[in-house]
Amino acid sequence: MAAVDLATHPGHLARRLQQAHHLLWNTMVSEEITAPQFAVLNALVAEPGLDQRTVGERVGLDRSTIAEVISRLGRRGLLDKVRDPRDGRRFLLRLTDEGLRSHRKLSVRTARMNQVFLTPLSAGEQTVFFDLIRRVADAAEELRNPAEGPGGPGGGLRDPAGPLAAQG
Amino acid sequence: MAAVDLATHPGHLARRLQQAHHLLWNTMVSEEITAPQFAVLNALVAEPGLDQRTVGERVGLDRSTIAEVISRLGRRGLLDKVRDPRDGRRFLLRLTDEGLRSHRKLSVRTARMNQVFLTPLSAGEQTVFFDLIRRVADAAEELRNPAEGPGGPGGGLRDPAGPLAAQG
DNA sequence: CTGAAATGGTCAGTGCGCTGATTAATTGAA
DNA sequence: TTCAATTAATCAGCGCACTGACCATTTCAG
Repeated sequence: MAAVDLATHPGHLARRLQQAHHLLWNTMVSEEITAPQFAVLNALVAEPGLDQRTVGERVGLDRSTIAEVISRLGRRGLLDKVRDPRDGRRFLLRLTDEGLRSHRKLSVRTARMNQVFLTPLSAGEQTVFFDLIRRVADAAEELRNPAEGPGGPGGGLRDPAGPLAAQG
Repeated sequence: MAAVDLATHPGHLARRLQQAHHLLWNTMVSEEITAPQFAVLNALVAEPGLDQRTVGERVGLDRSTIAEVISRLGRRGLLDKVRDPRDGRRFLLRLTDEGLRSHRKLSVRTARMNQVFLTPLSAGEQTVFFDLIRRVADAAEELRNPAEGPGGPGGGLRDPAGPLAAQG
């Protein structure tokens, strides 16, 4: 019996964490607007007139997924898409009045929800919680997306004989 | 500009963490077998002959999702489904030889991947990482699934005027 | 024994999330 | 200036994940 305890698998914990969040979101924030949709609204409040791809970058979604999310928000009348007159490939995105109202309302609820979600942790633990998750996620992203480190180009983790490649 | 910094939103961090994990999984473990599929294989190694619903409980997936995952694993010949002769509603699940081989191979790679994934954290931080995530996820699950606490039935967080309900 | 409730599974519908191929527009080098 | 490379968006295909409705079987109360 070579089975493993999933409770020691970070991937499994990450999935459970997201499920738990999704549950609480549906209960405390909205059953209509999802968390990724709210992230898009939020990005467009911060920077109106962004194009699709950039919004995706801001909220961490790839081009296909962001297209679907935006199309849903458009169908619900929360944002407008207009062709960029200076670059016919782009669509410029902007919240409608209803989109803005929606964002305001959801912001309040989201803040409340985050408080409840983090209730089991002390203030100090919450800080650590954010820090640890962010560090792990950042590191894994850089494995794929090697940034220019202090060692100049090629200083990332792109070692071709490194820990990647699944030929075990 | 009432926009919020997503980096302080646990839900957003949870999603990023899972994305990062997915990326590393594809690179270091398998592009064929997904992490949830591996979790199912693992559950059946630990307890052969489980039924579908119980497997879902073990790995944290609902009835619908577990049905699809199992159907895929069945199509690939990694497990068998047979009707429980003692209860015609159940299917009993059991790994095939190929399923067992697959699980053995993926176990090794998964262990390697977890190590890489957690590289940015010290040993002590890894313990804290697990602990904090588990506590947050457990607490959120109990909001929905109130367990019998030390205070007897009804001692959960089911307060009808409590922090839930999104009527903001 | 019989009919209602509980239980295990399936199906339809919605939404997130990724890759790879394709299309249309722009940019830039020969 | 013209054609190749790049870029923004779309589409097809796969897979996870949830809810709510539905069906078959089992269980249990009367």
